[in-house]
Amino acid sequence: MENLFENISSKNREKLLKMLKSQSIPYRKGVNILSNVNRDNFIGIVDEGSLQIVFNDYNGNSIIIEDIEKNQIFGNLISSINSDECEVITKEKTKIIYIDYDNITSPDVIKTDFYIAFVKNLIKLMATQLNNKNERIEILTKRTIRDKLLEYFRILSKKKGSKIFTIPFSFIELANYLSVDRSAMTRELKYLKTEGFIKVDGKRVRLLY
Amino acid sequence: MENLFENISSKNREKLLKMLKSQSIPYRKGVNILSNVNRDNFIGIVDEGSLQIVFNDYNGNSIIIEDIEKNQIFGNLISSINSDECEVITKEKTKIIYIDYDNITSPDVIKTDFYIAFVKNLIKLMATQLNNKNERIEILTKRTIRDKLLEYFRILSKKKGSKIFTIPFSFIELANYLSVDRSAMTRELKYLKTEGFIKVDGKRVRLLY
DNA sequence: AAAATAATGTTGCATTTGCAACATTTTACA
DNA sequence: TGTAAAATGTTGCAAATGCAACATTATTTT
Repeated sequence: MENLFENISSKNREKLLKMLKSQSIPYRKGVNILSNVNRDNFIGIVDEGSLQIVFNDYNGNSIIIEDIEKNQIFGNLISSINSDECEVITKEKTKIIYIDYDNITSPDVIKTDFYIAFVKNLIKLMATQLNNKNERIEILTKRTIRDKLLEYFRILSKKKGSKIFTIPFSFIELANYLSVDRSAMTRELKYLKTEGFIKVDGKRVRLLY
Repeated sequence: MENLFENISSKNREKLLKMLKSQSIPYRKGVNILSNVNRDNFIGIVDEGSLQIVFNDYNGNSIIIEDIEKNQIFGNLISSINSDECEVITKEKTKIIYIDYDNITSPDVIKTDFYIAFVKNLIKLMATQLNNKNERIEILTKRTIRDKLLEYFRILSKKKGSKIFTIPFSFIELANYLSVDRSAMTRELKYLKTEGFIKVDGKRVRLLY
C-alpha cells in the first residue's frame, strides 16, 4: 500500500519528520480530533488506526465524506476540512503525525536526497484520493439503488480482478456510502439475488453475469 | 485564479516548460483528445479553452466526472483517466500543454529556484480538485432534488458571500451535475419558488431564508 | 451463559422521481 | 431577418425510494 514514506529508509524517515517539525499525537476511539488541534496549514498522516471525515448538515444530518485508513493523509490544504462544518473522527485507537504544510518546501528539506521520493509520494497519495472520489461520484450519479449497487460491484470486481469479492463495509456503512436507505438497499439486493444477477453470502458477492 | 505557473515569471515559465519537455497541442471543439494521445504518465495543462472528463457506462450512459477549465490540470496520474472508460472532450477550441510526469522530479528541475513555487502550485491545484469533488459528493449524497438544489445553492451563496448569486451552468448542465432528471428539477425549482424559499430570474438566484 | 446491544432482514404505504411527450421561449446562424 | 436548433417549461403517470415499524439474527459485554 502507498504511503508518504515509500522508498525512504526509516532512518531518513526520522530525519525528514524532524525537519518537518512533525508531532505525533495518539487518540482514543470516537474522538473528534479537529476540536483539539487548531493548526493552520497541516498535513495529518494516519500512522496507526483510521479516521472518518464527516460533514455536518444544517439539518443535523451527517455525511461521511471520506474514510482515511492507515498511511493515508488528510489536511485542510490537501483535502477540504472547513472547521465549521467538518469533523474528523477516529474510528479506533489512532495515532496521527502532524506536519506543517509550509515546511514541506523548506530549503533544508528540498536539499535532501530523498525529497524527490517524498514529493512523488505526496502527489501519488493525493491522486489516489482523487481516484476514490471519482469512483464515488460515478456511483452516486447512478439514479437507482440497483445501478448504484451494480456500479459499486463492478468497481470492486475490477479491482479484485474477479467476479467474486468481499464488501469491505457493513451493510449500514454501504448504504451510507451509496447514500440510500438501508432497508431499500436490502430489498434491492434481494431482487438482484432472485433475478439471478448476483449471489451473496455474508459480505461475499459473486457476479453471475 | 490558481494556475501551475503562479509566482513564476514568464521567462522562467518558458525555461521550465523546456526542461519538462512540454508539448503544446491545439484542438478543435468537441474532440476526444485521449484518442490522439497515448502518453504514459502525463500532466495536461489547459492553456486555452476547456475540457470535460466523461465516463462512459456499459449501458451507453455518460457521466461528466469533471469540468476542467482554463489553467486547470488533468492527467492519468493526478486525476483518474482510464483510457478504456474515460473520454476527455474539448468543450471549445482548446490548447493543451503536455508535460511528462516523471520529468517534474528530474534533478535539473529540482535545482531551479522556482521549483518550490511549481510544486506548491501543483499541490494546490490538486487540492482544489479534491475540494470540488468533496462539494459534489456533499450534494450528490442528498436524497431529494430539493435538498440537492438547496445544498448546491448554499455552497454557491457561501462562495459568493451573498444570498444573491448566479448559476454558472445551463439548466441542462445543472441537472447533469446534480444527477437528476431535468424536468423534475424544473418542477422542484418551481415549488421552491412558490413556497417562497428562493427567487429565480434567469440564472440569477436569491435565497429568501 | 444470559442479557444487552448492534446488525440485518421484511413489508406496507406515501412521497418523490424519472420518463415521455409536448409547448414555449431563447439563441444561433445562414 | 427569418428559420432551424437548442434550451427551458409543463404535466400525467408508473416506478422507485424513503420512512416507519417491526422481526430476526449476530455480536459484544458483564
